Amino acid sequence: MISESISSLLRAISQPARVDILLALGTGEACVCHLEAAIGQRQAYISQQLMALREAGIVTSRRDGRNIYYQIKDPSILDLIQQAGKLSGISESELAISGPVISHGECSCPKCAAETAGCPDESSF
Amino acid sequence: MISESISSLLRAISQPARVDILLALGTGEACVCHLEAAIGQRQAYISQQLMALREAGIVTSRRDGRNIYYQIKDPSILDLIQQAGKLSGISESELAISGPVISHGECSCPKCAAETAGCPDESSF
DNA sequence: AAAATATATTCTGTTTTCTGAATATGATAT
DNA sequence: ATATCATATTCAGAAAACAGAATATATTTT
Repeated sequence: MISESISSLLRAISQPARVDILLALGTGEACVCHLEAAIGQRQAYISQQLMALREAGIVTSRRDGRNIYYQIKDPSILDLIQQAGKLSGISESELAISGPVISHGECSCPKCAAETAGCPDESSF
Repeated sequence: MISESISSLLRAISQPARVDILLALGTGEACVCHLEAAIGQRQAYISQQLMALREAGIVTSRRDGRNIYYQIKDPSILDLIQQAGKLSGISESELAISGPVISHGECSCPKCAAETAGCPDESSF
């Protein structure tokens, strides 16, 4: 059924935490610890939501060392969210996609940054 | 909260019956009895879903005689659905928006058509 | 005013989803 | 091999959403 598959995709992102995660991922990729800091939720909770997004085929993950990096599979889902934002009266500026600007293999979240002490853009936190 | 309002909009349409209703409405307007025939669900059920859509601010209604005509408030929600369709691998042709072509005040659903016996486009059913 | 029609609302049991705690796994460092 | 770190999974109770039945309301017709 057509409407069934559409609604199940929508249901997969019809939850604040998952929208937050997708916006935080943006067009980049991020490890769970980054998301933990970015959206201010417990690790287990984020992991759960990531699992839901993974099962819905919305994100993919790759492992690098002990970190697992998540990424949005089809970025047009960000447009979908943006459009949903417009429809619910949110200005485009408010709805900035704050994709993590991570230069492959390193996470810029507070936790990771503390370990990689002295990295160039440390001040951006 | 931004993600809260986005997700609640999405949640409002994250249900097969509601997607069906919105696609059936399309850019036109339709009475409940039309929807009843169009998506093949009981009246009370459709009414319930319409209530949800109304509460979410997605559709508006106007009364004309004993019929109540529903209409999508902002048609760009159809684009949203279309995009969700694409994302879940549904071709555009499959996802035709079959908006009811109703020429103001009369309903072309089987029920209504039976009463307005002899109407021009009766054969289209 | 009574009957009929179109639609809305309320209630209730059932299923789904959320939330949080506890624990498990897999990788690296020591 | 042990410890530690990052992340995943499982489980259980609470909350929310659904689905269906029954019933109410508003409008028109008679």
